[in-house]
Amino acid sequence: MLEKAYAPEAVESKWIEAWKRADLFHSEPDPGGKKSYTIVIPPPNVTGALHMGHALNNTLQDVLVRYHRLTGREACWVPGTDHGGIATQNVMEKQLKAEGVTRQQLGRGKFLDRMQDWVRECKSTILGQLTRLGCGLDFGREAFTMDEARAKAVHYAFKKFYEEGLVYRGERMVNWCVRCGTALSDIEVEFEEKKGHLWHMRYPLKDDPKRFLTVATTRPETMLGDTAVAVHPKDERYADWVGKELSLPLTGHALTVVADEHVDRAFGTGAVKVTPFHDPNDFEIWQRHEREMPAPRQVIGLDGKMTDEAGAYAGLPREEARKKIVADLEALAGADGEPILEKTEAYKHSVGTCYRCNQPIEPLVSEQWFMKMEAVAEKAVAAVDDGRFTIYPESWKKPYRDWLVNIRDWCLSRQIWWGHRIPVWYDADILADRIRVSVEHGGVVVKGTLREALDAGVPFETVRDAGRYRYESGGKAAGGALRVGAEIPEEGRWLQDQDVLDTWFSSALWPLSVFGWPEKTEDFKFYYPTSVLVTGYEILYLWVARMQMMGLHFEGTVPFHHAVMHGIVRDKRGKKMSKSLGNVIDPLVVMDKYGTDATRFALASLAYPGKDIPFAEDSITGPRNFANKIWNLTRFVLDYALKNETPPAGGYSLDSLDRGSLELADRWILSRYEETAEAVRASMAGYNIAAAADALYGFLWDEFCDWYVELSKSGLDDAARLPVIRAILVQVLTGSLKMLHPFMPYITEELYENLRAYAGESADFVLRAGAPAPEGWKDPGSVASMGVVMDAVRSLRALRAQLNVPPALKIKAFHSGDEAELRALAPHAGYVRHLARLEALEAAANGRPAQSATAVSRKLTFFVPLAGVIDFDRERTRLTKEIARVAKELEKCRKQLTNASFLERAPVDEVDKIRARQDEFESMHSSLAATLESLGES
RNA sequence: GGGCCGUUGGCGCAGUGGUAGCGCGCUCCCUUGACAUGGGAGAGGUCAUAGGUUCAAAUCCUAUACGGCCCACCA
Repeated sequence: MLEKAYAPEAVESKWIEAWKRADLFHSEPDPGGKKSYTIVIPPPNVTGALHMGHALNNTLQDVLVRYHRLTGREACWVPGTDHGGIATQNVMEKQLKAEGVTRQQLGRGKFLDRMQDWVRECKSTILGQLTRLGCGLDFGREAFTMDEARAKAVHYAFKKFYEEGLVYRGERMVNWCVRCGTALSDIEVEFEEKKGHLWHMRYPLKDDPKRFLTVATTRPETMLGDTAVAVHPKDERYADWVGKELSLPLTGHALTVVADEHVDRAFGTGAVKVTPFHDPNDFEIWQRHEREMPAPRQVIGLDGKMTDEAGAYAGLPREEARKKIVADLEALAGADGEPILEKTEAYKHSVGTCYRCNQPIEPLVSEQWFMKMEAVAEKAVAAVDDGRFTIYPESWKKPYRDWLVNIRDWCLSRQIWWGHRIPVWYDADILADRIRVSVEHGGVVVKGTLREALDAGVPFETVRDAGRYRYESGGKAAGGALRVGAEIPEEGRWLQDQDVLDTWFSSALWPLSVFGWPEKTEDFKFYYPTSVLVTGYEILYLWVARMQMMGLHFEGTVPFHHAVMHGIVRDKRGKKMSKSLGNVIDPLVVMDKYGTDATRFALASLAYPGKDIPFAEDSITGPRNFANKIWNLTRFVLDYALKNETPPAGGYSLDSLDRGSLELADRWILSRYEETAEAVRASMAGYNIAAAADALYGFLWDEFCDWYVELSKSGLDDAARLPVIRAILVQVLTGSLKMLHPFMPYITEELYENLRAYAGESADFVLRAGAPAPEGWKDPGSVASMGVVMDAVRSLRALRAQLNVPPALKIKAFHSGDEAELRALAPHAGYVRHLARLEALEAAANGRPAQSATAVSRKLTFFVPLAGVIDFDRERTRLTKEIARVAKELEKCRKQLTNASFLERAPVDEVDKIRARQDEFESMHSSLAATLESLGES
């Protein structure tokens, strides 16, 4: 016996255990057998617990995996986690800060040990949460982006790229995050509109200090590094200034006026200051005009403080320096006695910020590892163009393609400790003068070149282990000075690059590396390329594009055929969930309160392709109620229809039924069941998971429960009907539960266990039972006929409700109207009696009985004698309103049918449809009008 | 500056050419023998605006307005 209400907790833990014991989600390569269906999880970062976005992402994947397993594919869903680079290191640094320690104080080795502990803890939290969410992951395949197997793939890829000349080291302008202390790639910078100021400054001409060139800046602190002022080559206003020397206010540094196409003549004065080392565009201008201007100066350091080059401002944090410089400028007058600071405007502009810590990015020149992307990106463009790779929904294709076409080189190195250390070793003997170290030896910190450190007696091992050295090439590395890809070079004094790789580099290899690549393992051969990747659109470029490029470059195949991009889980008002807004919903809390199945169903049914998901607690009450609904539906079938009798051998099967002798309702529900299955299949094939969920919800609740189950009740005492009803209830319910299983795995598993013997099945799990076989039988006529019955019932119920007939009061009804429709309805009069709670339904032999109300439905009229109950004023109002409605519809039909071009050009079917509709409305209208008239007389 | 998406009842959303739907909320009635996490009946929308195509437009086209996102990046 099932409980009266569905209580998720016990059911969930029961099946979590059972699935685990049976290793239900395990997959083995089955070459030549079942076709693989593979998904690799977007590995969550080991930064903490999972949020609603993860719940959505993994629900969608689990729906797909379970669905395809049900349909007979060898489904494999690979679990894993991502080391998460900067994000994770930041989490640890916060922890350390709370303890009053910095990572530098701890040292690289100990810091990494701490990280490993944290990772272990975090992984188990995450995997536990995924388990709780019901995810059918093949847990034996758990991977981590920084474990040994993945490291192998990373080293292989890096080395290969290096050998192919795609990976190189160079000194370039990069996006530097002062807070995180590392370079970032271009896509890791987020631009935010911020309110700031535009300061207009006058730079005097050196030979004639009373003449000025006015330039504007949003970052006055960079002026200390100015080496030029640029004007447009065709700008006549400044034609005679080009080549002249200016003098930088505050410091007196010399600047040259250069002509460069980049300058927008229409902006401001048309003259722009040039700070080569602190602005990407200025850097480019410098490269084009290097010979024409003084040597660039780096005035802001990697620590965000002004360098020694900043003279009087050295040592100040950049923000402080800005304030001081503005103040100093304000106090400064030119040779003409007018202020140097011409004006200050409020100005809105976009500021690049770090996607991990949200602090302003500092463009700085630094030496980093880069990857050339153009050739690799071309392969990805080709794959999306020729259909080897498809993005769902398709609207993401264009942005994806555009990004690839305009791709720029990828800055691979990060100046953090947590990550895959770059697999490059430098020959210390050769580069001793260019490797700078900062190493503690005998309580003294030795700073200088490696040679100096070795001369001072610091053992080489100490330098290597300390890991705080820096290779400064100042140009190209000499041949033989560096080795790539080897774990530990076999001889010599080798120092590994101190930087780590962008976390996305190992992520990019994920679909390859989880199957043992670069080895051509059995797993790899069977599961790769994977079927589909499901992820949020916010990492389309960061991750999806890069995986495509890696897969295509190394294996010549796409790593996944389809990518499903889902939206972001937001709050009900469309705001992104964030701790600072306090609108975060914790999936665990929700699952505890409403059940996992309800949570999953809510997410799945809200996830229309490509749309963000507005989510609030009340999004889950519907699905929670739905779970309870199917629970009680099953309870009805078991306790009332089957009376908990011992199941017959083979169960109640549909095969034993003679389709020809089925009643209308039977044929109708079987047809609708079949149509629902078709709708689910179609929706799933197009990754419209929400639509599939909707179809099941509507079928089970609005059709099966509200109509078929209600009708079945009257047949349960009929010995002839009982076996038929039982078979249909059991089979339609069991099949529906199977279809629902990918969405609500726990409750369907529990209910299936209770039903399976009656269904003639013995599988221990739904997934092993397989999808319901298509009936291949439908009776479209039954759907139409059932519509007539349903409308009749609805009209009678409406009459009862609107005239306040007590629900318990059994009433009599007489029908009249169109002969053909009456004949059609006659065999199903019992349905109407039952559902409209009539004690009798008879022909109205003598027209409208006195003291009766009237219900019309299509071409049928029902008279309900209600002497003593009826309120005729109320009835008149009701009829008048109904007549008005019908008249309006009738008018619409008339209009169309008197429209010559409609009759001429519309398809015949359409015209016939309108004619039939007109017929119906005419019949309703005359019947209603007649009743109203006779009421008026009485 | 370029691109994409959206604008449908109070709220959140489906619906891609033929009588406007769903969930929540709201009103009224009902402890009817699965379920009150339920049942029944309702109210509520000129489908952002203006043109156009078509026999027929929420649906296709064009423009506009508003909202959101992405990319580029503006000194």
